[in-house]
Order: sequence, then C-alpha cells, then structure tokens
Amino acid sequence: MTERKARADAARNREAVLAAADELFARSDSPRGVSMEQVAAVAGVGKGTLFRRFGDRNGLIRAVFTARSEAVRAAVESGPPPLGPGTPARDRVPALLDALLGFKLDNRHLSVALEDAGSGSPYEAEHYGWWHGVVRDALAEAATVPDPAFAAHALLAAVRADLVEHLAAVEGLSGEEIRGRLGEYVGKVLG
Amino acid sequence: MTERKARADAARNREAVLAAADELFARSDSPRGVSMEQVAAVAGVGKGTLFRRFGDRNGLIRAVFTARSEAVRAAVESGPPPLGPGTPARDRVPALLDALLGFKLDNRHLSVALEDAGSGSPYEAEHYGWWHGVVRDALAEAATVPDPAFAAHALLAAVRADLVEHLAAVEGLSGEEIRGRLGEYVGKVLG
DNA sequence: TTACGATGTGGACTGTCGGTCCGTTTGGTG
DNA sequence: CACCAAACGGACCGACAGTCCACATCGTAA
Repeated sequence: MTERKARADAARNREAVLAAADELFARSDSPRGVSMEQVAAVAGVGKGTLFRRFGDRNGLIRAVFTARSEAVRAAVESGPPPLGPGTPARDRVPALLDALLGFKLDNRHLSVALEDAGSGSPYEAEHYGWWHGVVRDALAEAATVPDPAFAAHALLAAVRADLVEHLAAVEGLSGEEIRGRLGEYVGKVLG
Repeated sequence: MTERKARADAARNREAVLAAADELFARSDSPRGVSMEQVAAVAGVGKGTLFRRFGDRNGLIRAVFTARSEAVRAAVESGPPPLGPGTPARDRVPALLDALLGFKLDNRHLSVALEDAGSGSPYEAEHYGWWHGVVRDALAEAATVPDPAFAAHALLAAVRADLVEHLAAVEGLSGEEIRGRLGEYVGKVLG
C-alpha cells in the first residue's frame, strides 16, 4: 500500500520544460530551429531529464500540444452547444471545424511543429484520431454526405496547420477571412 | 559564340543520381531513412557532386519528383479531355483531382518525401502552385463554388500524400476505393 | 531527526547526417 | 596536343537527437 508520492521537483521540472518548449516554438520561425538542447537550457534542466520525461522530440511536442488543447477538447466533449454534444449534427460539424481552425490560428507554431512531426505522419497522432471520430460521427448523424469517414478526413485536411499557415502568412488572409471561407466551404460540403 | 558544350559525364551522373534516389525512396519505409550519402553511393558518385547538382536535399527530391510527374503535367497542359484544356470545367475538376490522386498512389514514397520537405511547407513547392492554379481556374469557370481559390486548396488537401498513405496503409483501402470516395466527395463539393 | 534507497538529474559522450571545401581529374576546344 | 573551365569526390565540419551513468535529492520509516 505504501505508494511513494511523486517527487515535487519532478513535477516542477515537467512544467518548466513544457513552458520553455511552448515559448521557444512560439518564438522560432520554423519548429526545426528549436533544438532539444535549447529547450533544456531555457527550462533550466539537463538534457537527460528532458528525454527521460518525454521519450523523444515528438513526445515533447505532443505533450505541449496536448496541454494546450485541453480546453478545446473539453469544450467539445462536454461543453455547451454548438460545440458540445447534444447539438444538431448539421450545426455541429461547422462548429467543430471552426473551433479546430480557431485553435490552429491561435497556436500556429505549435500546430506546425506537431504536424511536422519528425518521423511519423500526423495521422498517427492520437489527437487526430479523436478529431476524426468526432467529425465522422457528426457527419454520419447529419447524413448529408455519402461517406462520413472519408469526408471527415477531407474536411480536416482543409484545416491542416501548414495550409492555415500558408493562407495567413503567404496569402495574407486574416483569421476572420479564413474562418469565413472555411465556413462557406463546409456549408457546400454539407449540401 | 563559342558556347562550351555541356559535359557528357555530368548528364550521365545526373541521371544516375535521379535513378538512385528514386530507387532508394521507393525501397525505404520513411523518406528520412534515406541519406544523401546513400544516394551518392548507390549512384556511384561523390557527395560533392550530389550537392553541386541539386543544391540540397530538397532540391534533389524536387528534381526527382519533377522528372516523374512530367507525364501528368503534360497531360493536363495539352492532353485530350477530360484532363486537358478545353474540357467543360464541371467535368475537368474531378478529372484533375483523380489524376493527381492516381499519381500519388503510383508514387507514394516519393510524394511523401516531397511533402515531408525538410524545412519549408509543401505550399512553397512550385508544383503545388501550379496545381492550385489549374484547379482554381477550373473551379472558377464551373462557378459552382463561392471561393474557387479556397476550394482549390481544400480539395487539394484531400489528396495530400500522407493522407493517401494513411488511407492505403492504415485503413487498408485499395486505390480504387480511395478514388471512388474522392470522386463522390468532389461531386458533393461541386454541388 | 536521521539514514536509506528509490527516483530523478545533468551534462559529457556518441553516431549520424546535411552541407562545405578544395586539391585533383576530365572532357571539350582550337 | 595543350589548355582550362567544368566537374568530381571524399575528407572534413558543425549541429543535433538520443544514451549513459556517477551523483544529488526527496519521501519514508525507524
């Protein structure tokens, strides 16, 4: 029964690393410009600690991403309409995609870093599976599209981080403009 | 006027490198598993030569990709309907996307390698700009969608290499199944 | 309070890889 | 055949992900 309590310094370090990584990814132009050594240094922690806690580079990025996206996830899983469950499917699909887009706009660097993903496609990340499931189910319930699973993939692809980044940075669209266009597009797909 | 003729060995080496890279990308599971040194070795060429000809890793991948996609490009630019110009826009859009999907299915490794892209998003590659232009124009002509530029991005996103790879490898769909679903989806978008 | 061992720590070290540099070779030209 | 720009190749460099292990620290039980 004597379960050793987790050490306090470990938790503190974990937070420090998460904060440092978040910070650095936000500052750097390209996620590849951020090295693990930098993260460790800024967090005031040794490299060994970093790898012990997060396994590898991807693990770290995923951890930061997960922490950041907790709020949206909660809103979708148990928030009020139109995002939460119990919304008419027809209205929920656009709301879901808009929320995801909003999140990516607010966390561009981080999202790009995650999809950059080193090895392993974004489609292996558990968070993608989760979004796909939610959107697919909503589409199925709306029943306006022949193959909900495929349509969910296709719609999610329309808000991929690097596309969003391109629209914002290269084509110079504002967040609101992108949201508007996505909304129209989703409307068209829903028929 | 005395223009020196290009050296024959240079051309030969260029081809050797292209072939070696193609080969290696096809064999390897992940594009990152292929190093420049390997390519050089298989091509029977020094590393210096490799970099002199192609600039950097991305340059090499782009060159291989460009060489491979010459045929599709030609078919779109000056081939017979429904791919070539002079096709009713309403029919051309699905044909374009199907052709692009077909190409990616036939060249999965290479396409993934290109989108992997090291630094720099796929949206910076000139070939993306070209496809986007063609699809956008066709959509504009068809006039069934409010914002052709955005819709073109969204539709092209639906055939991104890593998504196609995921559908094929993880979800186990055959090429024909993917084509079918994409066709339905495009139909829905065109309204 | 103290002694002890599980847990955590940090940074030196390693292997790999992209990219550069430069002395040498080679193919075309006159 | 002599010449030289173009092409070559591989030793070399710096950076970085990931490993390893001697050492420090926290929580526990006596």
